[in-house]
Amino acid sequence: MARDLTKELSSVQREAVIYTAGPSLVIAGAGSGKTRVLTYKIAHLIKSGMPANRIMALTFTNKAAAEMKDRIDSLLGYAASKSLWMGTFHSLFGRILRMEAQSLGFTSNFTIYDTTDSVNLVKFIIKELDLNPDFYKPKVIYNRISKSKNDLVTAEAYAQKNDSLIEDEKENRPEFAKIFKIYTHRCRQSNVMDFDDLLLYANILFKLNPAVLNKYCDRFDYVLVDEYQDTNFAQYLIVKKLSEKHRKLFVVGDDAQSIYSFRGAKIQNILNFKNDYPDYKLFKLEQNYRSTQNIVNAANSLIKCNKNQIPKTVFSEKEQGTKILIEKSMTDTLEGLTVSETITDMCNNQHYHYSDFAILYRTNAQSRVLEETMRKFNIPYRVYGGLSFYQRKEIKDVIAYLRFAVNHNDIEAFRRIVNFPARKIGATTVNKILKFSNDSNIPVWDLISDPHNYNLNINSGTADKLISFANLIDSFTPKIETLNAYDFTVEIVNKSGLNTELFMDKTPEGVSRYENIQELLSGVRDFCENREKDSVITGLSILDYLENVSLLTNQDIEEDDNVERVSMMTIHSAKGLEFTNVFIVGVEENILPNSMTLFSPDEVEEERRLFYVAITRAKENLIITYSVSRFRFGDITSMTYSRFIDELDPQFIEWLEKPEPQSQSLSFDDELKKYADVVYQKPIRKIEKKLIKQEKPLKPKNLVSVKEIDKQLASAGVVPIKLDDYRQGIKVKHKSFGEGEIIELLGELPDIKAVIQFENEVFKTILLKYAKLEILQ
DNA sequence: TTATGATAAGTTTTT
DNA sequence: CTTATCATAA
Repeated sequence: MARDLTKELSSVQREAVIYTAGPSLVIAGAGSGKTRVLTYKIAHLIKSGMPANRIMALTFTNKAAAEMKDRIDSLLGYAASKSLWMGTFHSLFGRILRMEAQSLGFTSNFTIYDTTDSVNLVKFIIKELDLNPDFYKPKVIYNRISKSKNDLVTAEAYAQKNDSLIEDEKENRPEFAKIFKIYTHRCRQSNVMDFDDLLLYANILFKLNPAVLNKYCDRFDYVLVDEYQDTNFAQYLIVKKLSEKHRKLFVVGDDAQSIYSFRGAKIQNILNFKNDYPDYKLFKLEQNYRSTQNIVNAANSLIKCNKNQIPKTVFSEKEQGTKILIEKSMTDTLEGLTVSETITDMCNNQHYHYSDFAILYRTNAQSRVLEETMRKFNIPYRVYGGLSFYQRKEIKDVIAYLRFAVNHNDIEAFRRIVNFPARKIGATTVNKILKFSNDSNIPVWDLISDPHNYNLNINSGTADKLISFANLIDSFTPKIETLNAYDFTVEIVNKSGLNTELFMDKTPEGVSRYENIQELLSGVRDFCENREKDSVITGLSILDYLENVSLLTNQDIEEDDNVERVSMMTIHSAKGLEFTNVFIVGVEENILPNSMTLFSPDEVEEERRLFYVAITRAKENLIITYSVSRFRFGDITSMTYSRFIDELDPQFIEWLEKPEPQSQSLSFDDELKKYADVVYQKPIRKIEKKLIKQEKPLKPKNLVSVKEIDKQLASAGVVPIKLDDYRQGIKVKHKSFGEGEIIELLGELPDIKAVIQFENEVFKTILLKYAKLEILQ
């Protein structure tokens, strides 16, 4: 390959690529060729003789890693790209942790909890401790645990931190430290790590085990980090330690695009790079090769309003371009219609294709209205993110079977599948088992595979059901070694009854679930084929697959048809991407900036950066829309356009409809009257629904509840009715069926049924232990 | 034990 | 509007 790679770069880019003497920081403005620099840097290293497998390149998404691999592939060929250690922090250190699991008290087949699993576990612990759900909200508690771990504060360390404990006391959650501790303990018992553990334990490993750290320092000659502004403390420290010895560190980032502080990202990591590496070399990529001057200048005028930033001047040498359009709508639906109309128009009358457009929004919930309007206009679209494929119930169920077969201690997987498909092992039984296991420290697996051996207080029929469930799972386990991931998954889907369960369900949802399973299977097959092609043997096929699938993100699924589509996604998922024409919709106060951030100036700054990221995705045309009313929480809410719009320098923007100054605008009601036909459609439908509801026969509410009767009887000194108080011939009163007479009693205690003749010759057979009857004598 | 329907509660961004 | 939780009937 005689091609001189450095000739394909600008001079600053080239300098950054060829400088390999020590740590370097590249501040890369939006659209300045950041990915290009990274890939050429890696290519340059390999070409100068560094073995590819001694280079570690860390990214934040699998997609970014795959894309870079592709580019290196085309520069240097497949052999080089495939042996690179390139991937997300989570996947690369997950791989290392699997190899070093023993020294941390885990086994190498540990499984990974996703956020749902983690929150469920927290929820369970809160219930167990019987804490007030008003102060202990599972999501909030989980977020706190997660944040803590990202700051490398373990449960033990937390319990020593007085300021945190005092804060918890003030916030009415004094038991937080305890929950944190139990959570950590349970994960350990389950041989499970959550997302944050992958980073936390990597740090613990390096701290406790200098020899291991040394091994990996020697193992990698060069460490590169993409999106450095998004690293959290745990990631920052991993990078620091790993590069301590050789000091060959290359980080790329843009402080103006730091949008993940909610996940623990510390913008300081990039701002303080000069303190950690005083001998560092700084490269500033300031030329934007993506967008027109208008777009770049408007973005600059916005970001100037932030206090915290590294000064830089991003500029564009492309044409001036069209001004940024600001478009107002009366309702969210009209906003969607305008966007659809504009797209159709630009496709018909200009040279654009559907794939030249992206619609960006702040929250996933905004996509629904837009989808509806796209469909009305027959515009093909693709929604990225949202409820990802791998978050769907049926998919999570299959994965849970895989997990439980691989790791018999994975309790959240167990809870998910033990009674799906239904095996008549209900919540009561499961809770008994979990409680017994937690109290006695005997693994759940031991209990379910030999329940007779323990005093579980369950009947023998249930015990047998547990045994057959355990046997089912156990029949899969030996096949981990002999079958590849695809055959293994097929086996599980068939033998577990999942396939039949979903196949029998002919409702539209059922059919789609069945299809999803088939899609998952074909995904597994692809994975196996690629794996064989690469002949990468890192472990057993199914273990590799599980690890891979646990760390997948919603952007990692490729749609393989070649239909040109409009892309729809949140601004967060749009980071790193570019589109010819971009719509940013719902640019309103309380959405962008989001209402959750308004009390913290730092968070508002982050929202501003988010808007900056959105703007800089556009190459040619940028259209910002907002609506003065929006359907939220099932009601119409009045909205005002975002403060950020006023921060854009007016010379780069054009209002499609000049706004009245916000304070003096028409009253909301007046505005609505003009658009009454459109806006009032929904409420009218709502009122109709209510009317229909009321026509339904009302439940006989005047009947006193059974509990109330019991109470009254008890206070009158009457002994509560027992099952054997029922006799043939006595008169009873049923809540819905009215008065009747017991004709016959069937069955044995406690499952006694009574045949009762009600008024109008109606006969019913009723299970007495459930149907609470009033005895009339 | 399980399925169903009614009611209450909650919506930021994601590895 | 959606989703989770609760109560009730079978």
